[in-house]
Amino acid sequence: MSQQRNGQAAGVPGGAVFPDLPEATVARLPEYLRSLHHLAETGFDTVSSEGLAAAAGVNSAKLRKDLSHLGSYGTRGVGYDVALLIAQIEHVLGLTQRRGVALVGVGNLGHALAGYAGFGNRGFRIVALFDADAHRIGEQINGLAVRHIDDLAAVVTAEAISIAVIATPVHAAQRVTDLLVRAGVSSILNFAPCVLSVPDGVHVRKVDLAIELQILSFHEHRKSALTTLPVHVGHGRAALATPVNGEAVAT
Amino acid sequence: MSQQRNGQAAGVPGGAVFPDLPEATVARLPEYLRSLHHLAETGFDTVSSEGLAAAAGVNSAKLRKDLSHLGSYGTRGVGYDVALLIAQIEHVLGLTQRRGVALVGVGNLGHALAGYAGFGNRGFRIVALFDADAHRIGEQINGLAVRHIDDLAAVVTAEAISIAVIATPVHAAQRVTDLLVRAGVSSILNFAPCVLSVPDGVHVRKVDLAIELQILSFHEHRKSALTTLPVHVGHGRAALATPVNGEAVAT
DNA sequence: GCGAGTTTGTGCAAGCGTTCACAAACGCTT
DNA sequence: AAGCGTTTGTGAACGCTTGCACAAACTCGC
Repeated sequence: MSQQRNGQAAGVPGGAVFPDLPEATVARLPEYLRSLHHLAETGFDTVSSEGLAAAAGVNSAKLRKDLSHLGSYGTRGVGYDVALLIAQIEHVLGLTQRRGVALVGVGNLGHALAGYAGFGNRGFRIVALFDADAHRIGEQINGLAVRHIDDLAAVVTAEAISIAVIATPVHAAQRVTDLLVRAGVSSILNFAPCVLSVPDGVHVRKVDLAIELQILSFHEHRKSALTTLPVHVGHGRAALATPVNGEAVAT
Repeated sequence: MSQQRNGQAAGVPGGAVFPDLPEATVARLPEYLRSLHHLAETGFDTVSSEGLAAAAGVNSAKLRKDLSHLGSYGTRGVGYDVALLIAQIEHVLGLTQRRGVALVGVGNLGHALAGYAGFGNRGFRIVALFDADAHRIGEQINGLAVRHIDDLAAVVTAEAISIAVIATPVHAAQRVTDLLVRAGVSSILNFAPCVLSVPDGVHVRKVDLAIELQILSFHEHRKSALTTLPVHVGHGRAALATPVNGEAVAT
């Protein structure tokens, strides 16, 4: 993984630059942001760490520690100002400018992603669609024309695109990645079920439906194996461990 | 998160039951499995930890530790038997039986997921599609008819479905979740951008495209901030006044 | 202005996860 | 059978993450 340690940028002036957030925190901020937007729409002006944590599905101590990394934007005895916190998180995540995203591969999945309207509200705008299939070139999706992948470099440079989504078949993914990287893209979201190799400094995140299902499958398998085998306790102290959950109303 | 500690099942007999794998390991096994399948197709009979680790994009020590949790299935001086390891991982993940999965919400994204053919090879089979929109009922996707969500409970019970995918709009997701849980589903993959509340014992995994992009955005933002501000030396003058150089990224 | 009640921010300890480094185990060659 | 090069499995150290628990800081009511 491209795990670059960045030692400096610690004692930045009063400005609003980067406290070098822990990766785990970064991964949760978007969830907080979504919950905050929801709270704002529901009419909340302030929210306590407890409330926001519940909305985001995390522990409140964890939430407070996460937010404390951004600086002190809460008021003791009151909570957090929703609008202020939204602005702060959006700033840290770099969402103040609506970033342009390129999407490569307008097949089954790519088509759905391109048509997904929910981006606008979340800080992104798909500004270019690419495909290799000549039959698809020119097709309009959501008011955007599909372009041939040969135009990728030119368009990416012209539009200063730094983030791309790969929704191609596996066999094309690495080639497309190389194209993107050479064109200056430095963050990639990969939906193709394969490992992409990229130079240092390029971030890749991966989404693989089958992997998610397999992880769930493990837990299912484990559950059923545990209920099949009885409890297998050597000594009597079964009391502490709450039995497998009485709820199982299932038939 | 449903973080249930399960203390027992530690000292299982020599059989082939559950060594209580670390969650991080479980999350990586599917990636190993995919890489192994690829190696098998490419003609490899055995593979070293170094080789498999490279294919899966992880550290080789981590890979060995992960695999060691499954038991000793490698041969020192040689490596791992590819076919044996595939069988072993599939067994641990519970993929030996092709699990049936229900998909709820056949909109833009759901349609794409339903049409995705790559499941068969990865241990799953979509066996039921549901939607609330009357116009969609009866539509055939990949030889499977869309059914009304009112039939959900009956079908899930009849087909003994334990895993479901939610691809509905946000406003329907929690309601669908409650239906699924009541029908006996205990693992859910959620594509709706919201937090689902479920009883203990039900596993939820979430995929949110916008969140992934926002995490990438953070890194982009951070990179550009770091290259814009040089090194923040004691002498302030040059530091803040950097020319607005569009993109100084090397190619 | 003061006390009571809340809620944040954080020091600290425990738990996980990762990585290094190396002994034990294996195949192959002689 | 013995030595050599290779590779696994794992003990141990380190760093990251989580969660508790509490002092500091705030509001509100009087």
